[in-house]
Amino acid sequence: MSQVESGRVEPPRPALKRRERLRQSTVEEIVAVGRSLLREGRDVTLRAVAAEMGFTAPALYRYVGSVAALNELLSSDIFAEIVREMAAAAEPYGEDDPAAQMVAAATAFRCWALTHVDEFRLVFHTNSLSGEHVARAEAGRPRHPLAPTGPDAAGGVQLFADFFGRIFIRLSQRHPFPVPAREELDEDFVAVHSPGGEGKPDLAALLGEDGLGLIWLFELSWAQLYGIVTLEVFGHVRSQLVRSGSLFTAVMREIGRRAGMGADWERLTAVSQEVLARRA
Amino acid sequence: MSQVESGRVEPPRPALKRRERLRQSTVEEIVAVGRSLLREGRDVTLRAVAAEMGFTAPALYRYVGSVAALNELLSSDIFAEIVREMAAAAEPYGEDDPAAQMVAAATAFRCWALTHVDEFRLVFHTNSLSGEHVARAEAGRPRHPLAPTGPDAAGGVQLFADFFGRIFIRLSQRHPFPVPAREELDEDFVAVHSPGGEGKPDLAALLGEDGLGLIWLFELSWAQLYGIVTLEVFGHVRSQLVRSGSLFTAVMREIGRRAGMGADWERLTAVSQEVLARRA
DNA sequence: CGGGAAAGGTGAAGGGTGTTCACGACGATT
DNA sequence: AATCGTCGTGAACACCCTTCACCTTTCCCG
Repeated sequence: MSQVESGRVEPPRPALKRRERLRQSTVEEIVAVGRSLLREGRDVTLRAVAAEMGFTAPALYRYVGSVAALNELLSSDIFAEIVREMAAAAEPYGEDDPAAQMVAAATAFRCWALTHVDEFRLVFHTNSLSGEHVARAEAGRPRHPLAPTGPDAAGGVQLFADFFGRIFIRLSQRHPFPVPAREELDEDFVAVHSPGGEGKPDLAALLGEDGLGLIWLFELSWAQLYGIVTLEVFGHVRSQLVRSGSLFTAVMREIGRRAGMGADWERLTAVSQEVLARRA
Repeated sequence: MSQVESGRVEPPRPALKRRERLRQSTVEEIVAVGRSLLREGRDVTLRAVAAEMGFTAPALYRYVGSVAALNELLSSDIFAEIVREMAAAAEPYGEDDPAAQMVAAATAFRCWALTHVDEFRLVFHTNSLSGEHVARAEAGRPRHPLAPTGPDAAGGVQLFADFFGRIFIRLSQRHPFPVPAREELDEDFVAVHSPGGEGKPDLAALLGEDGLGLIWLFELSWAQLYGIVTLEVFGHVRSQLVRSGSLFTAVMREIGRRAGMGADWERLTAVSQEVLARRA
């Protein structure tokens, strides 16, 4: 806590920190302004952000590096907000009612998405969250000398997956439900989630015998939730009237049935509507 | 057919037609060039298209009106291609095997989407296919004097829905499967598809007693198909390895089970792989 | 057939965008 | 107090969409 008890030779001088802090807060303001522009439906352009903050476009390059990086920042911020929102919706039902938490979070997610179309698009409509695309784009380009080499911006969806994943695991522990056995699973899927694969093999091992099947069901559920929400948000479904929830409810019910929530679905429907009511 | 038997006073003179035809073919070339740019991953900009065709950007305004209109044109063209591709995949199985046709078409759709990401995004990632957004955008703007007032560009997804819908209806006629009764359906959904609603009420009536339930199942199926494909295409799923089909297969199986295809799913799996093989 | 009208193309221009760069101004470090 | 790094600026480049005045080519019709 103090400057003394640190064993390092470089005690964090408050003076040096000050610059650092100012810089940080400027970045935060940039993100905030960007989000506010997004919310108002205006284009998020470097010049617009700069103007809103009272200075000119090139100045932003001291903080951001490129418009792509700005989007990355915005994306992270938005992800954080979604997760925060979902957590708030799930919290009242307590850790020992994961089914209710799941339904509440999913409902909040859909609701947020429908009321924040532009933000949702920015986050989910950009393909390749893993930055492959970005890497390719920045490969040829000469790096801007001013570009900050921030180690952040990684993940983003990760927060998201983790949040749902945690609830899902608790759910399976409280009320175990049938999951496909390892032999039933697609071999490619098994390969990905095995030691040496890319997909958090530690997690699969940590979950024990049924780990793989559980992860499989989780991904399937996420696919369906994402699918229905995207469909509703981008309007590829018959207008706002159907958007009033029946499709979403049906998909949720199917997900819920698979995860053993079929029994008290009536109660869970009530939960979903509570979340909606609380938001309005 | 001839210039004489027409009761109108304006017989379509071949001379007058010539201009018309040249114009038409120029528009077609514009679309073709746009698509080729899209395929190559280059930005589809008016200048790029014009340059590719050997003239300058303003010239395009004699044909297109705006870059948004160009996108609309491209979108229609792409939709047509997707439907063509799906029809080709479904054709071999014959009209009297709608289950196979359905699976074949869905497989082809997914496959096309995965290999034409940019085109897919242009078509499906643009929200509000119904042009509400476009209308709003063009409301304030002063119409360009040169903008052609073409009556086309309407629909596009319509082709898509119709194609799948037809198969779906044939399917239900050949091997009827249980659909939700009118009383089980969400009231908003019923309202939309009733006379006076917006969603083709004639269709619902035409399908008879179970029409509403059938349409409902159709929309649910489409939602899930769209969802899984979008998820795979935009990469919000664990990398290309999982992209190798297991999630898609699982979703398809679920859709199939609901539509009474559970019995001979093994055969249908083979159909799906035939389609894939034929493409490769 | 020849003159007028329409269509189709051009260059210049206006208002955007992202991005780079040379230059000052200002605060912090020594 | 002198120096050095940080931050912001204005000018500039390259690209974008769009409009306009103009000019050429083509067509239509008297």
